[in-house]
Amino acid sequence: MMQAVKRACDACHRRKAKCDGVNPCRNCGQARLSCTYNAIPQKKGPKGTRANVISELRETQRQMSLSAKVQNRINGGPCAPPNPGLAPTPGLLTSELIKECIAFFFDNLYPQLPILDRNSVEQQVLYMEQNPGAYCLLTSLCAFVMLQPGMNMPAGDPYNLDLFPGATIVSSQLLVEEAVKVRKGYEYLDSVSLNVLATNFFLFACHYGLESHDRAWHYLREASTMIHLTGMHQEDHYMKLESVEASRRRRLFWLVYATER
DNA sequence: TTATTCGGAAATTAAAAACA
DNA sequence: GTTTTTAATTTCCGAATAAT
Repeated sequence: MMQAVKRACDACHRRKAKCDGVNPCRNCGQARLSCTYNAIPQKKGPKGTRANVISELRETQRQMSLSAKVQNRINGGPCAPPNPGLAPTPGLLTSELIKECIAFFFDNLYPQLPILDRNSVEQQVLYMEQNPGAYCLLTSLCAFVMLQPGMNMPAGDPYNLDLFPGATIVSSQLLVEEAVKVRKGYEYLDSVSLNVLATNFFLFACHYGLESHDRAWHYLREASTMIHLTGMHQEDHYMKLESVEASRRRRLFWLVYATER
């Protein structure tokens, strides 16, 4: 940009036009206006105590974090969601939390639940903000992992929540609520993917672990119904799939089937 | 085609915070 | 004390719109 003049005349200021700063200026001359410099400039810079937009944003983000929500709930504080819509809550599912939960799942739980592919899950982390299916899967997966014995609050928790024995359970509850909320915001029944079925299974397992048996069976039955509607109980369903996807679906089918019995 | 308007990017400035 | 960070304000580019 060309060097700005120290002060634009009143008319140029009003017209948002470049002023040459002399009196009369070129614009006023051309427009046959009287060129004045009467406006009193405002004082620039922060007012009073340092204005703190960034600090407010930081505080808001901090309050959005899972640890802060857990702390609030443990203290019996207000837990009205600051984001009442059905969009993902910004800052709730941190990359640190996801990383630790994925690692825990594949290190400890995968042998019993070989329904996910690690590469695929890690890929989905990259675009979960744009893809509600991926977001719900990761949220419910984290909720499930947080309920497991041996799993602790994620690193970077500023509230020392490890000292509260129930913190992981509260975290799991909050994550389940988040997954269910975001799910309401999109038509997950339109395309019954592996993500959708796995999300159902994790929601089932979380509710079961949280002693909410009716809801748990609801999610399992829903998964079972989706499996039947998509024909996953018939062998030819797997013909048109590539082998990795087919084997994951087969395992998921048998897992849901066996759990229901 | 020319003139005018105006959204908003970039520059400028100054107060507060951080640092030595 | 000086430097850095932050935010309020100003200038004016350039796209959209209106007038001729």
